[in-house]
Amino acid sequence: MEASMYKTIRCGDVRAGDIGKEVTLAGWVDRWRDHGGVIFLDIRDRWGVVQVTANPELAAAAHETAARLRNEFVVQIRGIVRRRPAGMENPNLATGEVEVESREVEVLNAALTPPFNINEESPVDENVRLKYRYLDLRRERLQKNLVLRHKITKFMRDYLDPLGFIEVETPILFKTTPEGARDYLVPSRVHPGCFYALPQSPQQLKQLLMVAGVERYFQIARCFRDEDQRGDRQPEFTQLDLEMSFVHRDDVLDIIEGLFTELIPAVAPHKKIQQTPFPRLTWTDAMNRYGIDKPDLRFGMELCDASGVFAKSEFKVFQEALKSGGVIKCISVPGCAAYSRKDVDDLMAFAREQGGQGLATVAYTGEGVKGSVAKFVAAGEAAALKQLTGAADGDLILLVADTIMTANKVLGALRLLFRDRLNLADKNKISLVWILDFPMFHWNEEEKRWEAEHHAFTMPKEADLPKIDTDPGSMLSDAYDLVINGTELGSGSIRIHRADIQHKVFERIGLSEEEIRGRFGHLLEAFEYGAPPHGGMAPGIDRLAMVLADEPNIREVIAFPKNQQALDVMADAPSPADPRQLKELHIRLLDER
RNA sequence: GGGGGCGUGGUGUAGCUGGCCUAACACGCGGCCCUGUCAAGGCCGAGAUCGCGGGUCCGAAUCCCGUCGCUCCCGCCA
Repeated sequence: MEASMYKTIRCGDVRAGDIGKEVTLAGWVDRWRDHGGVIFLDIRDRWGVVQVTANPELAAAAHETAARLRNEFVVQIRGIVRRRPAGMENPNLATGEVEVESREVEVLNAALTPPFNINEESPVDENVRLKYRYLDLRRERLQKNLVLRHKITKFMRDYLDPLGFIEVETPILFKTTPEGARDYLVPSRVHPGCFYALPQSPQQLKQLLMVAGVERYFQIARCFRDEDQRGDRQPEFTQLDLEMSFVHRDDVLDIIEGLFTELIPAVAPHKKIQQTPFPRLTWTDAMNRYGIDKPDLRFGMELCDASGVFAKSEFKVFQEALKSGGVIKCISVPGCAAYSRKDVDDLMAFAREQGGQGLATVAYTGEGVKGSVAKFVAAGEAAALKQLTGAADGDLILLVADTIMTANKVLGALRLLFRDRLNLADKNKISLVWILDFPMFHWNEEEKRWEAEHHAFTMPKEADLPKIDTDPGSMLSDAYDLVINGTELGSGSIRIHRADIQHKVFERIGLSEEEIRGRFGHLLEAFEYGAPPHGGMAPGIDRLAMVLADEPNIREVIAFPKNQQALDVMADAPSPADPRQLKELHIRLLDER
C-alpha cells in the first residue's frame, strides 16, 4: 500500500475493500477499449493491472482525455473504486471484482508506438528486444525474472547473516591473473603502460580476508571473463562468493547445501529438489557413469563399460581400441531400435563433432539384433550386452570404442541429446549433486605443462602432496562442484593456506620465481603472517536464476545483458574512444579494424 | 578459429520444386462507427521490392557465389 506523491494505491492492489474510496492511480496504459460512449482503460504498474472507466456523462473532461490515450502512455487517474456490475467481473484479474470510475485523467507522458507489444508475451527478435531493453524489461516475463533475482539475493543475505557471515565489497579494479580466462584490462592514466584487470572472481581477495580474520565472508560479486559467449555465459556475471576459515570440505558443503535446500522452495515453490541431502559423486564416478563432470541426474541412461563383453570381438574397430588401451562404452536409448539409417548417420555425425571416430549401434528389435555392427556381434555378445545395459526389446545401444576420455565425452553428449529429444528430464525437478575429489592437475598438451584443474589456490589432498614432483597427474584435490540439472552451478575448494605449499603448486604449473613474486607476492607474504585454514565456494546466481525461471538463456535473467558478440546493442558498447582519452591513457591504436 | 540454423511491412509468420507476388495472413498502427468491454467488436486505410552485393535467366523473395548481422554448438571458459 505504498503511497507516493503520484499515487494513493498501486494499480494491482485495488480490491473490493476499497469500494467507495477515492483513489489516485499512476501507471502505464496496458490496453484501452473505446466503446463510443464509455472508454475502458487497463492501467498497469509493477503490481498489476486495474480497469478504469471513463464515462462522458460523469466526467466529460476525463473522457475526452481518455479518448486520446494510447498504449504505454503514462497517466495519473483520480477516481472512485466501484464494484463492477453483476456479471461483469473478470476472474482472470486480481483486481477483477472492481474498477475505478475516473473523475480526472492526466497524461504524465505520451509514448511512441512501441516496436513490440508490451502487454503480451509474443516472441520478438532478440536483437530488437535488446535494443529496446527498457521496453522488454517492462514486460511480464522479465519483470518476473528481475523479481526472482531480487528474491534469490535477498534470501542469500538473510540466510547467511545469522550464520555469522558478513558481506564485504572487494575492488573491481584489481590485478591480472595468470592462467584462467582472458582478463578485461583497464588502462591506468596515472601509470603509463600499466593496467588494472577486472576480477575474474574475488578469489585472492577473499582469501586475504580470511588472513584478515574475517572468518566468514560473502559477497554478491560481479565477475568478468573475456571469453566467447554461450547460452549460459556472459562477459560479466554474478556469483555468491563465499569463504570460511577453520573449515573442512564438509563444513562448506553443509552451509551451501542448507542454503539451497531452503532457498529453492522459498523462491520457486513449483520446483522440487529431487534428493536431499544432495547426492555426492566423485569426479571419477561422474565421468565413468555420465561421461561428464556435471551430470544431469534427473534421468538414468548411465554409461556402461562393455569392454569385457567385446574382449574377444571380431570387429576390427573394437579390437584396435582395446589393444591400444581404450575402452568400449555404451548407452542404451529406450525405444529407438527402429531408427533409420539416416537417423543413425546423424548420430554418427554428432559423435564426430564431439571428437569421436564414429559410433556403432546394436538394436534389439522384435526380429532379433540389428544395427551397424550386428553382423560382427556374436549371439553371446548380444545377450551379454543386453544384460549389462539392462536394455529391453525396442532399445538402441550406442557404442563408442575409443580412449576412455573420448568415449565418455561422446556418450555423455549423446545422453544429453536424448534427454532433450526424448524429454527424459522433468522440468520441475531440481537435481542438485556434489562432484568431489577432482584431479589437482591436468596436462596441457599444447603448452606442454601441467595446469591446475580447478585453480592454483586449491589444496591438494594431503596424502597426495608427496606426488607433486613425481606424479602430479594422479593427485586429487579438495575441490568440489555443485551441479544443478546438468549445469555447473558453482565450484569451490579448500584452499592452500601455507606459503610453502602454494609456492610449490605455482612452480608445478610452470611459473617462474619472478612470475610468482610479481603476481602473487602479496598472497604468499600474507600467508606468512598467520593464515588460517580456509575454503569456500562461489555459486553462480545467473545460472541459478536461469534454471529456476525455466529460461533457456542467461540473458533472460540479466537486466542489461550483452549479446553473443559481447556487444550492448542498446547503448552500443563497446565503442571507439575519443583520441583525447586515448592520449591521456598513453594508448596508441594499431592500424587494424 | 571451426561447424549448424536463421535474416520477407513496426512485430510474428507464409510464400522459397523461379513466372498467377502488382508479396499473403495475424498482431500492431491510423480513421470512422459503437455506453460494459476486458486478446472487445464492425467497416475502411496506410505500411515491406523480400539483410546487402554480384551472378544465372526472357523473368528471382524463390537458384548460384560472396558478404554482413543474429543465434546455437565445438574450441575457449583456472
